[in-house]
Amino acid sequence: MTFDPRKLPRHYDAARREEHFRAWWERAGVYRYDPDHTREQAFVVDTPPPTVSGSLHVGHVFSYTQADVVARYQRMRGKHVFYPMGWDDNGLPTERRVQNYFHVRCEPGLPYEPGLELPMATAKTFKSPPRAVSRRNFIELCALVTAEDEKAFMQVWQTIGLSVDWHEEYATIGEASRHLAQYSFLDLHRKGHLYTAEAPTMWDVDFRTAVAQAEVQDRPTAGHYHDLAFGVEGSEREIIISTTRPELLAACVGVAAHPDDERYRDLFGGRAVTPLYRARVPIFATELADPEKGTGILMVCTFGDTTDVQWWQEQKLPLRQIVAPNGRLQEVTFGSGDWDSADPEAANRFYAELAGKNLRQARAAIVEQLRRPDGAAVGNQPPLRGKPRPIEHTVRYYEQGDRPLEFITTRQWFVRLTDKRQELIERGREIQWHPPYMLSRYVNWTENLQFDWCISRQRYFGVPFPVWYPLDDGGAPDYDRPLLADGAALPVDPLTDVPPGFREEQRDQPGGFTAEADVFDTWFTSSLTPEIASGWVRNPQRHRQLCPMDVRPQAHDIIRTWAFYTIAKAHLHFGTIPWHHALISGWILDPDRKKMSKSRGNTVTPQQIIETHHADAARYWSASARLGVDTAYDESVFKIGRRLVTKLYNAGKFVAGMVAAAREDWGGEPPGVGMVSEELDRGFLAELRGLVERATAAHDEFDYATGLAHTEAFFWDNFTDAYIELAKNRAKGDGGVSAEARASAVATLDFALGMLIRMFAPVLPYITEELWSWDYARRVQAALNGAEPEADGTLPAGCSVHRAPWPAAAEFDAFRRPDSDASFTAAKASLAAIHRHKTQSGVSVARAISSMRLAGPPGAIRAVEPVTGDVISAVRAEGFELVEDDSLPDGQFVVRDAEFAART
RNA sequence: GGGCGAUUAACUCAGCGGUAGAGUGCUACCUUCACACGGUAGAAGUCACUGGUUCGAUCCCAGUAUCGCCCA
Repeated sequence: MTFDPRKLPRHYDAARREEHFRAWWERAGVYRYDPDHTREQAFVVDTPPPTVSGSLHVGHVFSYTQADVVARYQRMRGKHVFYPMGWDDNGLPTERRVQNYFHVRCEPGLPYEPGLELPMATAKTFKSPPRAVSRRNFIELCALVTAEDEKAFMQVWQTIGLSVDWHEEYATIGEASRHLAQYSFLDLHRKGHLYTAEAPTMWDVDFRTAVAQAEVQDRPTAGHYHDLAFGVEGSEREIIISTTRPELLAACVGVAAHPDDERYRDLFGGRAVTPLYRARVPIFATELADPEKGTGILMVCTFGDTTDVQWWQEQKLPLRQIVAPNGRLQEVTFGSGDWDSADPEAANRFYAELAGKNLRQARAAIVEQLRRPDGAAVGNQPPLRGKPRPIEHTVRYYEQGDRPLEFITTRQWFVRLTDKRQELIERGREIQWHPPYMLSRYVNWTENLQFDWCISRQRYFGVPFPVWYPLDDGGAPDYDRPLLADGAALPVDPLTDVPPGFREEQRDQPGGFTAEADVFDTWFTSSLTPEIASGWVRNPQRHRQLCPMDVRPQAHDIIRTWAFYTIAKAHLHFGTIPWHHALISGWILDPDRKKMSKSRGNTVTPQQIIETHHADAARYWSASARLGVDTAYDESVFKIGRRLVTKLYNAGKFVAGMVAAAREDWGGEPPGVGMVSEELDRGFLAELRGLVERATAAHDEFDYATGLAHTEAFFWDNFTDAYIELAKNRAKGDGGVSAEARASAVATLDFALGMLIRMFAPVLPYITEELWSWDYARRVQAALNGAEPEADGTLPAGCSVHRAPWPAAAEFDAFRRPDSDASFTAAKASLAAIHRHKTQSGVSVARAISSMRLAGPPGAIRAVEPVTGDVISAVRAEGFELVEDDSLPDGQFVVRDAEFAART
């Protein structure tokens, strides 16, 4: 079966052909991971598992394509590429989506309803309260929705042409992930990196869960300074304290100022008296107080912010927790326990008006109380002085939350990290970051780590802790002696599984056990993507073969989360780095240079792009941006990509036509490197060799953008605009050229196009596969022993351009160097000069010339002499003379005395 | 307040111690035989600003401004 280029369609139908090749790649297994390799022969990618409940936008296409270009290059370099795909489906975003999708609410106490099927919520159903479902039903609904979301993501990835091996797919809520996350917990516990404690933890009052530092977002928020008069014990003196949170007054456990602050120096060591509650609290000095801020003296509450936590610990202050996990003020009794008051009766009277209110209501109520003279700590002036002054300050929010975070003391599990900052920074330095300055983001974050990693989440859809607690005879849990699951039994669900040595009947019975109801922070699982993909515990041999991995591609916004936690996990489990290179992609910004986000309504979906521009053009756009650089979204870049695809198709069609015609004349023989003899061809190939060296060097540094830029520039300037124009008539055998000269041109065209196709392949997998499939793939197939096409003509995977070797400089060893290094450049410059002259004369570049003289400096004339025949042929000159002219600058040709032939 | 990055043509971006680059857009011309989903050419810049180093700075250094991100 021979290939007939004349039957090729006039225009490349990208949509149809992309679909065709996508199906073939999958069917033939072009991207299947071949595990038969040493570690050195592998190239291992730790792919970011996208949050499937989130929406896909162009930024995803951008960064995932960049990683794919790297993977494709390595595959062509002969590496066994391990390129899995994961889905991050556990966690809050999914819960939230499911709640809205079905308009449900999880009620853990409810019994499981087998076979529960719910319709998608409508505007109508939203008018009634959400349907309550059991935890198990809720999780089933989550699984249902994520399965659907994963399909949508997978379709986009396949369309865009990610060379992922879809047999290596995983989900962070999947069985293997749950197994490994729980195993990770047991391993960290065994190594002493875990502890559980009742400690002040950042808490979202709406989601009613603890959150970690990495999930906190500072947001500028409007607030008010309230000036409150505190008393000083044993004197009539007043201290005015400015606070943005008067509602926390009942939680005040101390007063602090800077040690050098003359205004308050004499008070240190004494006690202040709070208004309303008349609690006597210590006054102490701290370097952390800012004399410039407010009145320079502040109240310490349990807890308003991080520094409160720090002072509370340092000064061993009592705990007065007034904010309950639901964000309302809880009942407390002044005059009992740690609740000091000089006048408990009045204190309790004031507080009773606040108890049960949410923080916002409590603030309004307490401000009213503070306006009453009977609330004064000393004297009979109202404690609130002046009007509250509006200010704008930054307040901590959970990144998904709507109300500020509170510090609430609850029992949580933590991974001890704050004592390992230096080790973790050292690990970060062992990794090569691309671009290098991204390391400082990591170091910056790690240095500023304030808390150990809180990994407990009081949520439903997640990986459960493999933990139970024994109950004493009174039915109280003993948190200090947790019952851990047996490693061989993982994954477990402590709500239905029983700890070793216990029976189900003992659940929640005195002397029995109770389950840990929390689930892991999703990052606790996501930080194990290398280990989930490698199969760490279940397949240690494969794990050793793949880890540490080669690259972690990701965006810069999750350096503090995904990158940080992954590095921490590898450090704690193995004492190694998780990967050798971190490839940090930039963001896509909207044309106003703002981050694209759903809430701004400025997102563009990948589907829109692919439908309009097709995959190769979208990939071109992604690959033309360097790593780490934020790029403004600009449709015109897609057009450039599409133009390149078109040009490749047309050039490919031309070369295929030349090759096919020649092969017919040669009895079917393909062109070979031994046929190259002409000076122009050898000069051009010498240039091409330079390109291969430059592009390879760039790709070796993960600088695919530079590799592409070099290849693209060469393709337009040297190949299509110059070499093809100069050699086309010779390749056709026109004008009585010798068979050798023709063969030389055909072989050069064939060889060069084959190289360019391969160099474009990582970026433009579809159009390159198209061109490759016409003739090159068949020659590969002929060379593959016994590999026959399938009945439907499908070629084996090895015939794909994506399995072809990346061009090597050594491939040029078959060619003799050109006699002059300048001959190709001179031919190119001559052609440009004559084209310029034609254009400026207002005639078509196709117009024949009856006579002309080409003037140039002597060096250029000497260089162009051996290739004049090709120049004359390309410009259709009948009479042609070379003229030396010393006055012309280096390498510059000028057309003189041109006479155009009559139009035919 | 600390850290990191950016600032180059109307736009999107390369570049680099030695005459300032590409593409898009714009303008003109060209039906060409691989390509009108195209080609050839042209116009277009105080390389943010101020100093310094240097024979020479868009590039290196210091500072300023603006923008963005991270952190407090």
